[in-house]
Amino acid sequence: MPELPEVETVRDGLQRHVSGRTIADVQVLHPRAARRHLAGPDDLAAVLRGSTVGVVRRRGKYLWLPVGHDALIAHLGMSGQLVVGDPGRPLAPHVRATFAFTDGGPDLRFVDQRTFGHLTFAPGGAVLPPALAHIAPDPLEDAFDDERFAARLRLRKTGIKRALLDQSLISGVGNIYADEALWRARLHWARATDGLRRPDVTRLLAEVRAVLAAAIAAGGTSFDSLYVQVNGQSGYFDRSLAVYGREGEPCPRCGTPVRRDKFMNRSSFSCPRCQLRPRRGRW
DNA sequence: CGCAGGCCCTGGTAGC
DNA sequence: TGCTACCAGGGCCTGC
Repeated sequence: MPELPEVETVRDGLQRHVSGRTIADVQVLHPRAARRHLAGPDDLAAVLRGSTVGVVRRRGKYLWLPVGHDALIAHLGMSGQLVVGDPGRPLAPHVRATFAFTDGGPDLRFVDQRTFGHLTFAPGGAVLPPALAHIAPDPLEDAFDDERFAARLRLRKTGIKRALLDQSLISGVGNIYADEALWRARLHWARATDGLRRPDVTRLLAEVRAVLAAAIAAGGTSFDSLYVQVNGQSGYFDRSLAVYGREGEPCPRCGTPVRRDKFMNRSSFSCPRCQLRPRRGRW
């Protein structure tokens, strides 16, 4: 699933293959792809036509392609892909939008099986789209403030994993990297945020950054064909996962079988020995 | 206002 | 074999 490392890998690919090129035509093939663009798919295509893509940017799991003072926002949701290729290739299933360029070179296609992803136009959004103002800086940005994060965490009345997944508190972390960072920091997902000590928070942030950086270096995590880079290739960080998706397999640190809990209508993987369940946890 | 839960969506798979 | 139920889960929205 695309979390920060996967989105960053896509951003890098777009920067190398799309930045500096001028959009000749946009086809929106599925209305859900443009559902956040209130003026509709035709308007989205119209405002982008003739625009030249600037330096591709990212905050958390959001991407945006600056066009003049404005921007095209893209979110991959659960299964979104942005792939670049020969314009003559056949249209794959689940292609939701296509972008052709004036140079006649490789085109850009937005593919999204589960349609949780979307594209929208952000007027005046070249630097930071106003629609993303509620998204907190991600922990790899200079703008991320560790002290502020620790202070806000202390005020929360919830569990640490729920807080890690809250994009208004810290962005870019999804279910996979939340589980991996918590395992690395030896923290149980239900630990109360207001009960964490500052060293716990410092350690957790360090592990969040470490696991995100390692995953970026590996080109992201791919369990199946649902996440690919812009060239269609898979990342290989799934080989480095310690607990996520590994129920019953030995914890790489102590050998105890990894357990799976139901949480927030999804799964949480942890080591029952390295990550002791708190007596008074929150979730 | 903070927090928790529902909903959106599709394809693969487990189970009967 | 063919059906149903369930699973993956990010972010917006609603309601308590």
